[in-house]
Amino acid sequence: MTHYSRGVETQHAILNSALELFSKNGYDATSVAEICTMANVSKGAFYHHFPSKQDLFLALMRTWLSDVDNLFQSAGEETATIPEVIENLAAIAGGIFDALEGGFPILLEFWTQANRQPEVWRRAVEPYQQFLGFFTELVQTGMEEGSFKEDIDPEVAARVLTSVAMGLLLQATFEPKGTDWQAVTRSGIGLLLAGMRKI
Amino acid sequence: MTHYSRGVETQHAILNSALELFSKNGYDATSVAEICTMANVSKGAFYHHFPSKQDLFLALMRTWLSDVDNLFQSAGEETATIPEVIENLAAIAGGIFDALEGGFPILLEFWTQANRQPEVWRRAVEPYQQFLGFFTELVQTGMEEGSFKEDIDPEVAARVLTSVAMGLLLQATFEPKGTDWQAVTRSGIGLLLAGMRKI
DNA sequence: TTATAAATACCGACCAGTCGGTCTGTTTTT
DNA sequence: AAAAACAGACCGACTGGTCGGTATTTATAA
Repeated sequence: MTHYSRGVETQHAILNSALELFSKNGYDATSVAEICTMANVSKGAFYHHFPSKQDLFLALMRTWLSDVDNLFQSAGEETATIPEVIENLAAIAGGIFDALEGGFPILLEFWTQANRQPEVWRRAVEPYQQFLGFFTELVQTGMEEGSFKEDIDPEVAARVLTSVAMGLLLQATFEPKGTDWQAVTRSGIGLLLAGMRKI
Repeated sequence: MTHYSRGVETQHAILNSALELFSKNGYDATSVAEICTMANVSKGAFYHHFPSKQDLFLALMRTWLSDVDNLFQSAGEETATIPEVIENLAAIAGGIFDALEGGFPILLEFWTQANRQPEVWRRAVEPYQQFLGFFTELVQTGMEEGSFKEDIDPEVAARVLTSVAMGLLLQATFEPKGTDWQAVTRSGIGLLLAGMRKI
C-alpha cells in the first residue's frame, strides 16, 4: 500500500482548479488567488508547488498532450491497409470528443498562448510536427501499397487531414450540443479518403 | 472633397494600434494605456471615442468580419457548376492568406473571446452560421445538378469544408513561413471535392 | 515505543506595480 | 459661443509574487 501524500493531493487540486478556470476564463483573466480559493489552498502552498503561474500552465499542457498522445498510441496496433488505419484514427479522434468532454476550450487557450510565448510554442508545436510527420508517412505508405492515387502530395494530404481534425474540434468547441461530432468526423474523413483512393 | 476630420483619424490610429497589440499579446494582456501610447493619443481621447476596451474589441471584430465578407462576396458572381464555384471560393480563401497577412492571430483572439463573452460569441457565430448555411446550400445544389454523389450529407460536407479552411488557417498562424498555404488550400479542397464528385 | 531533529508543506499578510475607467480642465473645430 | 476633441492626474480594485512564521510529516536515535 503506497502512502498517500498530502503534497500530491494539493497539487492535483491546484491543477484541476486551474484547468477549469483557464478553460472558462482564459489564462490572463484567471488569477492565482482564484485558483487557490477554488482548490482550498493558500497562496503559500501554491508557490510551494509551482514556481510561477506560467509553470502551472506548462504543467497543465504537458499532462493534456500526453493524455491525447496515449489515446492515439492505441490506434496503430492492428495491421491493416492504410486507409483502414486512417479510419481507425478518425474513430479515435472522434472518441476524443467524448473522452475529453469540455476539454476543448483549454486547447484553444494552449493555441493562444503558444502564439505569444516561445516556450509554450515550442512545447506545443513539437508534438504537432511529430503528428504531422506521422501522417505524412502514413499517406506515403498508402501510396506505396497502392491504396492512394499517385499524384497526391503526402504532406499536403497530411495537412488537410489534421486541418479537418482541428477545424472540427474548433467547431465543436463553439457548438458542443446538437451535433454528433463523432459521426461528422468519421464521415468527413471518409469523404477525404474517397478523394484520395485509387479508383 | 470631403473634410478630413481629426476625430476620425484618431479613431483609426486607435483601431490600428489595438489590432496590432491584440494580435501580438492578446486582449487581456494589452492595456488601454499601451494602445494609447502606440496610437499617440491620450486616455481621454480614447474614452471619448470608445465607451470601453470591450467596445473597441467589438468594433475591431465588426470591421474584420465585414472585410472577410466582402472578399467572399466577389466569388459567387460567375455562374458555373458547383464544384467550380467551390474551387473559386478555395482560391479566394487562399488569397485571404495573402490579403490578411498576419491577420490570423487576431482571429484566434476572436475565437478565444467568443468562448467566454456571450456578446462576442453571438456576433462571431452568427456570420459563421450564415457561412455554413451558404455552403450547405451549395452542396445541396451540387447534388441536384448531378455533380456530387447522392449519398452525401450536405451539412456534413459543409462542416468539413469549413473545417479544412479553419484548420489550415490555424496551421498557417503557427507556421507563417515555409509553406505555400494558398496552394495547400487549393489542392486540399480539390482532394475533398474529388471525394464528393460523382464518378 | 518514544523523544527529537530535520525536512516538507502550508498559511496569509504584505508588496510594488498595473489595470480599466473617471474627472476636471484645456484646446481645437464648427 | 457652443460643441467636439483631447490631455493627463487620479482612483480603487486587483495582480503575481514574496516572506517570516507555523503546522505536519518523516527520518534518526535512544
